[in-house]
Amino acid sequence: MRNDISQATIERLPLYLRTLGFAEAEGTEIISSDEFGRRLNITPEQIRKDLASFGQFGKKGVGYYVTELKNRIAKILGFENNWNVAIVGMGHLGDALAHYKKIPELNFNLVALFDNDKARIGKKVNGLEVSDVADLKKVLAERNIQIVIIAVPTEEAQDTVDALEGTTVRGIWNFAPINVKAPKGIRIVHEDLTVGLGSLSYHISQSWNPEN
Amino acid sequence: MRNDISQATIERLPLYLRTLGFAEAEGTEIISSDEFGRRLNITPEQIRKDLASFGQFGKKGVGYYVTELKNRIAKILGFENNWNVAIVGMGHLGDALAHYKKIPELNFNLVALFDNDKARIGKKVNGLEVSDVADLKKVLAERNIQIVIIAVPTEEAQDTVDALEGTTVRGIWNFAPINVKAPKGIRIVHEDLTVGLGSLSYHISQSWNPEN
DNA sequence: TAGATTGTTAATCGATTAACAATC
DNA sequence: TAGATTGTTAATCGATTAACAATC
Repeated sequence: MRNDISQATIERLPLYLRTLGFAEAEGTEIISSDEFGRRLNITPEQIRKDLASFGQFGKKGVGYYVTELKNRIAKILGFENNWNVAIVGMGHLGDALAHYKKIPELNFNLVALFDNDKARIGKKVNGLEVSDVADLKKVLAERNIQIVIIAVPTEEAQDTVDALEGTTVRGIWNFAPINVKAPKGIRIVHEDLTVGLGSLSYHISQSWNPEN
Repeated sequence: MRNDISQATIERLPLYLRTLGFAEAEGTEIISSDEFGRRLNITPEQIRKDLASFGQFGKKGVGYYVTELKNRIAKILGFENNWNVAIVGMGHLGDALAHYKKIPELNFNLVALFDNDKARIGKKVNGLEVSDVADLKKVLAERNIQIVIIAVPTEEAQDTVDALEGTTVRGIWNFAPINVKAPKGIRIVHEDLTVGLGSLSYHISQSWNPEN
């Protein structure tokens, strides 16, 4: 695979995948970049350009075959790897993520949950038993876990991440609102909800002011 | 306020705010763009440029006063408006959001919860009673709600959003993985978790492949 | 004053949009 | 074939980075 793909392009792929899923469910077999763009509020040129950076997926004069394109995007995003996933921190957010349907739908295997609270350890959440975070390294190795979701309190986030050094883990999805530094060789994505909330607040504040 | 602020800049403001909060908690009174950048992995030029688009907040040869800058950014983001917020859909995600500490910390008032499930209506979540979504319009008006968080299943998301037309609501924070269209005059922010998860999967897949 | 650091203008870089030839 | 739509190159736009004068 080429390596000159922009982050902006990568972040649109999940949206494309989702739209193709809806189209497929409706029985649509072929979709043009025009129709595609209409559904997503993205220009057709943008979509064609994004897709073209991975190869030639469409048929000129026809459009894109929905199921085929869907499968190819899923593959590009690495969803065919069937990553094994763990959640650390089984508070309200960890609990919600343990029930998040998109995780299995996108072929991730949720195989471990961790907490440091005796009251939670041993309990089952969505059919999966909560492990003691003291056994983190052991369980990560046993279950060959590549992705860890951080759902611990802010103060514990950096220590939790540090503990992943030298394990099977290759990626971290961080929900703690702090810019934790990942160990070498581990990729981190910060899922900062305050960004969306702040952006929303900013824009609705603006629409109240003078000019608008 | 000027109106030529890029979305990229706006989305960095919550990160700046967070960093200033940590700095303040440590007792740091003044911070330079250099130190600021180091903490966030953002170039100091970027930070100065972002801030400069809202006015002159720093002192040449000195830096930025932490508390003052923090207050000004909070104001720019509209957090001084003390928005009244409701959550629609009290499943696992709605429950997690009802406990999300950043909401009160950023001066949002969570004042209503809604569900359509009789088993949940009337129960208290984090001290707040769950209302029947059938009373949506009534409660929105009574409690003067400006922001609604959508945490309902995908199939119900568009109908829920449509029901907000002509109410006090000015902004929607949508967690349903679908590109719902907002009624006229209502701002919408899509919080799509599959984007972060897809990006993470993509990057760790890449680091396994040929060249890397 | 000398040193440090901002605010701002200019240069560069990258992403989006437009245009169109290729081709189904 | 004629019409439609992709894939790709060129043009434009916008955001980031670099440089430096202003000034604390």
